[in-house]
Amino acid sequence: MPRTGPDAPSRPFPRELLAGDTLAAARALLGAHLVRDPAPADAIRERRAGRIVEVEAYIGEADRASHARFGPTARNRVMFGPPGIAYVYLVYGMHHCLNVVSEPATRPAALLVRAVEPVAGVAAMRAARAATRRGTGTRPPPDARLASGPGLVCAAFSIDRSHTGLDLCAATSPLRLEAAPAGEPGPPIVETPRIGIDYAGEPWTSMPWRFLVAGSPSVSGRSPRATA
DNA sequence: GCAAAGATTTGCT
DNA sequence: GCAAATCTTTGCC
Repeated sequence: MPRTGPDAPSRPFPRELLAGDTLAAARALLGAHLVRDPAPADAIRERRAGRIVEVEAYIGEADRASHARFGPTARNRVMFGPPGIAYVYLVYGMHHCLNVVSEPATRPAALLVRAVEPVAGVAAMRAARAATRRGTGTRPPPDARLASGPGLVCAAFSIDRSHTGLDLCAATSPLRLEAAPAGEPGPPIVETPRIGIDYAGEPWTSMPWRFLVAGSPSVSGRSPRATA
């Protein structure tokens, strides 16, 4: 069995890296892979995988930007549970967003997966994007832009609220996280304030809790600026 | 029971 | 640069 390449053995993402400090977990998640096995209902039956290049941290009930600010509710209850679990919600009535629950069950926290760089299953991603109501727009995006935003990640990977509660650290889950390929160095990381949370007010709007892989062509944004 | 807002994306001006 | 699309969740009466 080769140690690198498409047939390299994959390792589930270690749950212990999500069980502690969420900011450390955010940095650890960059470079890891999001993987979805093919399903019978897929238009194109192939495995989809992408390298996580952008995440945001939402930490504790005091964080006025976090869904946990309401306390436990029917929607956010998994945030108050164990780490490694998927929390998917619908935003603006049309886009789904994928979160990975972090920290022990005693503290509500999660990491929003904001962008991934496609690694495998690009055709299936395109088909999934095209199947959404708004499709892929008037022009097909380049491969690197197929999942370059939180709503786009879920569209490209066919993720919706039914995935909430799924264990992303289990090797048997159809949707899961896998550790970065063996030998791959940790990516250069840029930290910025979070996006789209002006409603939260200070100090939350200024907390540098958005983490990006520097220079990735797949980070969110209309015209991502190269961080040379 | 109803009103308001939202962890976004796209297209048009 | 701005507004529309679209519907669930939360907050208040």
